[in-house]
Amino acid sequence: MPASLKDVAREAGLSPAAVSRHLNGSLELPEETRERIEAAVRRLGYRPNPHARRLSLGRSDTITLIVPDIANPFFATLAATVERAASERGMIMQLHATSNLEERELAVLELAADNRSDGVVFCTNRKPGRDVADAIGTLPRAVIVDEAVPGAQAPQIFADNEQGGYLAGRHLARWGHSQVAYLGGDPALMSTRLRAEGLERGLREASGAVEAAVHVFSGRHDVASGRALAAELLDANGSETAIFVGSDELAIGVIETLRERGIRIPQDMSLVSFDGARALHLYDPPITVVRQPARRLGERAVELLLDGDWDDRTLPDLVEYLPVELVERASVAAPSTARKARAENAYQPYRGD
Amino acid sequence: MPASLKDVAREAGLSPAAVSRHLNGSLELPEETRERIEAAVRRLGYRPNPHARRLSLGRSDTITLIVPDIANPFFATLAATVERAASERGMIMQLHATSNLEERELAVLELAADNRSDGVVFCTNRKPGRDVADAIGTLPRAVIVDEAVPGAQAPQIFADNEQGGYLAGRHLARWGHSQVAYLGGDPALMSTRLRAEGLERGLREASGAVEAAVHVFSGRHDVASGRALAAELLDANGSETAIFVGSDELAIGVIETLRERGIRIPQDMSLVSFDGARALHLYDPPITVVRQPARRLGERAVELLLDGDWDDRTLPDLVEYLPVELVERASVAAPSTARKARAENAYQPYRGD
DNA sequence: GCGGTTTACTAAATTCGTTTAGTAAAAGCC
DNA sequence: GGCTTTTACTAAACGAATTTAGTAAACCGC
Repeated sequence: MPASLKDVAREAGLSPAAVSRHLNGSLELPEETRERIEAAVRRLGYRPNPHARRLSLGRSDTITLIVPDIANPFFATLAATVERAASERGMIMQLHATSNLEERELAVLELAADNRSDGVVFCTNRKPGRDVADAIGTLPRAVIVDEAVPGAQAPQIFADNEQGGYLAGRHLARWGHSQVAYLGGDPALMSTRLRAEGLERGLREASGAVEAAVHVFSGRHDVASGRALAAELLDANGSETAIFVGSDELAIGVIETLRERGIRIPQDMSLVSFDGARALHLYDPPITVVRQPARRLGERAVELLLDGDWDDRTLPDLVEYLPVELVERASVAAPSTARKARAENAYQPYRGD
Repeated sequence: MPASLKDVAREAGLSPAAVSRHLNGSLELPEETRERIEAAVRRLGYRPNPHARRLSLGRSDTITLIVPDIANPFFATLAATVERAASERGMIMQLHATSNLEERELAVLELAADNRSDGVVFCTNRKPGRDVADAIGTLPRAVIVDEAVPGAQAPQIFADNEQGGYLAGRHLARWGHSQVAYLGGDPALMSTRLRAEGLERGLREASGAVEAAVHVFSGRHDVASGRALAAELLDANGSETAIFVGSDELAIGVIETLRERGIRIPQDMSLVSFDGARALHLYDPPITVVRQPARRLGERAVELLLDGDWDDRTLPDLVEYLPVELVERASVAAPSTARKARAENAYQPYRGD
């Protein structure tokens, strides 16, 4: 139904080639002819068929974003910036959720390859296997964001996880904490390892202690896992006086569980989150957080994808760490009474919401 | 580089037509031939080129979601459900943000048309003009979600805004409020009108009063607007004792501003939000909310798009209201001391975060 | 007025899968 | 054995734009 190039050509009394080349700027035409083409385009309301273009050109003017969960505010923020960067360049964003399933990750990477996507931004919260790394490496242009994919031939852009852990650790140590739990994703994940290491370094440096105790609890990055890990931590009855959580999603589950058990933040347990995509400043108490540069991660990924020098053989080895920032709020306090209070409150469930 | 149908056909010693038809199930072939095809497909790792399919078939196996802002948790949740519903049916989701700009809305609708999108889900927070309504009406399959587009020939799916307003109004009236402000989007918007009406009805019915005072303040659905509207309301020095906000985004700005001015929730001002995509139960205080069925809206939209009877001429007139739910928390209290407290606190800015 | 260059285009191939209309050969039937 | 039917396919058109290799005509220089 819509007008095709051929229709425009007929209307203008020219060949389709001339019209195409003029429209793409690969042919200089005299004023009069140009006007004939433009008039025909206007008269017929011609718009090029993108499927025909894509078939012919072998590219799709599309960027593909792959994330575990779209509703997660961190990834939603990432999606918003990727979409904006893409649309500014006249490209479309396709968005896929993997639910952190390897099977879905592979399927979606394959789709991106089939679709000749002009750029793939890949995020996962799992430790992906060889298959995924290979699938990413095979893509002509892919950038890994947020979590490492070991062995993948693609540039990687992360928040500075070690520094984030360090900032949290230093902050906690200054308040007198030395026994801190890290609740995060899979222990094999780069983010888990780096944050725990940074946490330990911060704790050590700020306290002057030789060793700092960091107990790592591992799950997934969602609310349910936050609840489960908090329960696990609490039931273990350890000596932790502070929790460092790997994402706002986890933090929600942790806060819920602490409340249910009548454990007050920060009096009985201090809490620092790593993420900051949510409005943690309005929480009760306002939650101290190591803020990830979600927007910058997205922008940088698209920048690299579309403006990077992909002929440069060293590009796939690129690793960038974007700076994080500690936002101090009210969820950290001195640990003095923590254990005692916790013991006292143990069987007095919180009566609030 | 990747194998094409032709390659497979050559490898199997057949014509491309035979292979295509076998792969699509439109040709019965003897066992032996079938196996030859399948072996060739496996050997070459053949995957059909989606651009060629789309050009040939004139459809894209794509559903297009258009929202004002992807990072807004309500739309992010919607996007997550649309993506899931789409991918379950083997389709891809394209996601576009309009920033509530008519120009972007039109551009993106045009893109969806050009791309022969198999279904468009359109959301806006503006009152769109004729152009947008026409652009939507021209699409073969489009569903409008969340906010009405007057005059558009397309089925529309909403949260039950009037009922939501009613629930909020009744709740507030039962706590003794009669002067309530509604802070929301454009007053010409269906949602604004219906919620304000419902609010008034709830206030009236529950209080037995003949008239209830609902003062409407209008802006956009974002944090900045929440701050501005709250300031406007407060500076007007009216007699409102409660605020009903049209979205969690607005609520954030409102809470921030109330805090800055030392106005306590709920002692000095009660607050009810309409949305519930955010973790309002962890806020200080936990915020009472009329919860929108974000997931159901998305699922229903895709359902209609892909399983609806689009030959039915009455489909574009379909309007559905999905049920909302009042979640009572701690941000509503009796208004008794509100005005007095507010006057007292007027020049004692909040000293927290 | 002839060779060379420039201008203004165009024919036809290419991208790849789908589909319609059909054909050659085998099988079935009397 | 000849006619019809079935089986097992295939040729060619189609979707719509891009692009390479080219041509016809005009113009230039001498």
